[in-house]
Amino acid sequence: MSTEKSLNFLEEIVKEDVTSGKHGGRLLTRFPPEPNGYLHIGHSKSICLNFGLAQQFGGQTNLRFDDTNPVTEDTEYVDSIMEDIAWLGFKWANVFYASDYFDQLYNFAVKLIEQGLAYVDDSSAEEIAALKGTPTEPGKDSPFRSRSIEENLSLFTRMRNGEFKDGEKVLRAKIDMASPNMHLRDPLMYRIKHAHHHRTGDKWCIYPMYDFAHGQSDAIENITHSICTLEFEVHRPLYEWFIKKLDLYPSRQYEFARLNLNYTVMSKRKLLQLVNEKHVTGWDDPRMPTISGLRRRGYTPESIRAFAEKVGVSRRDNIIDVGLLEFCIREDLNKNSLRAMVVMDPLKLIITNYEEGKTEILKGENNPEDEQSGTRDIPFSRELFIEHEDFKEVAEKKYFRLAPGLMVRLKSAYIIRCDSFVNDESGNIIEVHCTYFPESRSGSDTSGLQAKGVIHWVEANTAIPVEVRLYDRLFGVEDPSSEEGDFKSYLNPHSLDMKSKALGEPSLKKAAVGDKFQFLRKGYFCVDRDSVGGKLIFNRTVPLKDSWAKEQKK
RNA sequence: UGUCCGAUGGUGUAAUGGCAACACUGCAGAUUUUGAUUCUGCCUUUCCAGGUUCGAAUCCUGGUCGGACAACCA
Repeated sequence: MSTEKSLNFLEEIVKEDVTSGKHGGRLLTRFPPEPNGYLHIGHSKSICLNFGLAQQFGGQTNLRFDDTNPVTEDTEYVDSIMEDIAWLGFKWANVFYASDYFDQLYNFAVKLIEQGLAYVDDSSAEEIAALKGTPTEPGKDSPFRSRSIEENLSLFTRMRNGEFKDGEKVLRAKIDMASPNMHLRDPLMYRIKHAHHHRTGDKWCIYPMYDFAHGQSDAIENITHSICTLEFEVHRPLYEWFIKKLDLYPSRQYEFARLNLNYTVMSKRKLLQLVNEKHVTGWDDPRMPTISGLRRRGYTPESIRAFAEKVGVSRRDNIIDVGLLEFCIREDLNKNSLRAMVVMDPLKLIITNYEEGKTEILKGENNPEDEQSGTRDIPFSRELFIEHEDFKEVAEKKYFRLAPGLMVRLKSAYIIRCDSFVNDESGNIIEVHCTYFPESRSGSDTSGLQAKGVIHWVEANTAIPVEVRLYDRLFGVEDPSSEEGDFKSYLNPHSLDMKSKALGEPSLKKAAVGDKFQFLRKGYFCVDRDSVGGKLIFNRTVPLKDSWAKEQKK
């Protein structure tokens, strides 16, 4: 209806708050990852949302590491997270850590104890769970719930001083064991962990729980809009309870539906398993849905941002078709990548009427979508290699590639006609013989001939050997997590297909790690960092759409 | 037999009481020295039942279905 782009529900809330001057017109969001794994495509939605919203409405965004659990967290993850966010193109106003607030958080806890709103519980984890009730049954009070303020204060101090072992005591908020909201049934605030923290070292042996750290961290930073995923919705009453009892800045939490992609998994726990059990080569394996994996695969920040924009924001569960992600990267790379020719499965082709020993230099368009991109030199001679699948002994209907008697155009070169082919002892085709038409040279074609098909090729003497890694979806089913049994049993055994005998045109020699190309008729590829010792290795980012392959499947 | 949240084409997302639309996918065609790109057309949609209203995808009631919540994880 309207020509204006409609706003998603978060944009509407923020716009309303900013224009009404709710926080003095101020807007501050935050992105709060836990440094216990690498960021994935789902996080990129959250990143684009938090940073994008701030950008759009004149605010800022803090990066805050939610590092309240020293046993799972590591600086390796901190570094990768910062790298990924910067790579995506976003700038944070500040980098903070929840651990920056450990002293304040401790004082908040003391304050609640003094108000009679928190107590030290000697129960074991099992005992606490047993008294917690279930979502449909109320819980029961802990026998330690009515300790005096003085005793709680003393015990909590002793917890901090390291007088107790892990698990011996916890600090709990005193709220309501019968609350229909499980999170309000005297939630844990602090637990004892004699563990080394990646930032605070051995200063602490008690660490705040997420619920006791997150909301207050937002409040300490004066975050105006605390945006997170739907599973934290039931935490919001607790978040607000702490803010109210501690009289802190009233940050408000808003929840949106997390991104799900089909044919992959998105939980850090599962991704970590794939890494640890070597189903992939690492967090940045090009098949991983991690940001570092997508980067190595050849995805651009622009394409991921476009994807985040296209999937939209709402509060209902969703599973996005990975085809949309592929559309976004094709759209970007079609406009922006240089073209080159690479033959994956080489088949020798001899042009019998072409002078032996002669080489001529032809011109190839670098990018037909970009007039400024110019041309490159491509050598041509009597001996070439073409794609094995571009030749057939017997042409079927609608087939317009090479077959005896058929003509095709060699891209950027001449039209040729296939005259014969050579088999080896076992019947494999090892050579194709053709005649070329000298007047059909690309750009100055006066032959009047018409070839329906166009195929790519490389010149035999100048082609460079390259390795090409063809990737397919990591899993064979749309939603591995919802299938019976172990999700790993649904891994796609063909998710990586190595073409180690591929040949590339000589212009590729100067390609550097990360450079992106469209290999004509094949797909988009980028140079992998494994390229060493002069041999180039290319990752296939995504294949070109292939309506011929589709036709053949029918 | 709890609380909270949600339900619009195959997948997502709009429409904010007034003609259900956009993108992706799929199908058909045109163009093409990439069976790519581009362009054109087409298929397909408001969970159900009541109610309010001149008028309901939208508001109300009741159902149905789906999701979240019972870690000393975040």
